[in-house]
Amino acid sequence: MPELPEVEVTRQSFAAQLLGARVLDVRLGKPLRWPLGCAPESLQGQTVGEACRRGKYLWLPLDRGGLLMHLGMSGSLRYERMPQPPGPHDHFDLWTTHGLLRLHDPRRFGAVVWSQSLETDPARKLLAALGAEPLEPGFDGAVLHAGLRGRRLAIKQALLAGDVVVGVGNIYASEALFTAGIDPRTPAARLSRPRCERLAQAIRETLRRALAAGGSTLRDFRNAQGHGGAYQDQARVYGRQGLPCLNCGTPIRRIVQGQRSTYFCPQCQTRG
DNA sequence: AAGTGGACCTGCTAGC
DNA sequence: TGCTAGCAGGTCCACT
Repeated sequence: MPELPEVEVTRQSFAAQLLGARVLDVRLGKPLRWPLGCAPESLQGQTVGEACRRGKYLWLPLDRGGLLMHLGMSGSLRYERMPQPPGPHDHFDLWTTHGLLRLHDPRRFGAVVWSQSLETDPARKLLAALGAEPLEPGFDGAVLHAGLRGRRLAIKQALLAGDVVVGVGNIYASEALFTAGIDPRTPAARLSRPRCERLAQAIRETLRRALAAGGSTLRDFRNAQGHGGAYQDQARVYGRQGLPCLNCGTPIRRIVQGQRSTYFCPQCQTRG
């Protein structure tokens, strides 16, 4: 579910409220992707710092270490001052003096992992291979071009791999490639420098727009305040198989790459 | 070393 | 109505 815009929207919707709160208790539900890695009681009494984001990960600093969180495919975080009892898919509760932060994650591909710091394992290892932050100033066509050098896999899959640029998931990869006019099957290293410029620009624009729309709510995404996003209504190719391209009217195609759906316009998107 | 397929898990929908 | 197959926003790991 959550790509960079959804994770960032989530962060923004609870970070300020939780800042300075003291941890009262932790409740664990069913196992997530990885074990918490510390005794839940050891978090009691610690003060919560300001949540930050790296790729699709959130980092919640505490006095001693912090919590690295990932929403997986179906996860969402909720911040509640007057909490409901946990449901069957609520697998992590952080009770604090400012309210409850709760991870709801039916498929349990998400994770909450304690780490001493971002520079020590397990956080260090999980973040080690991550690529550039697309909304930071350092990201441009040159970075993309250099990162794609020697990569023979399709550009769509290279974007999803996350080691060149982070935060672009299955929805926004298709959307950005459409905006840039690039065929998703193009071998990554074959993208010219100018096309990399266009793609970098398209990625930034797509993510910024999605962020401004509050993310995409396909099934069940909610931010920490319980509000859904609206970007799904602005999608130009994702999920539009068989419908006319909004540019040229050609039916949008759906193909499978690396066991994931890709949507594109066979007319507007070319291999260069 | 880059690329591939399988694994993790649950819920929903379309089609018979 | 009920079953089944297929699909879903991610990414790690073992293997070639």
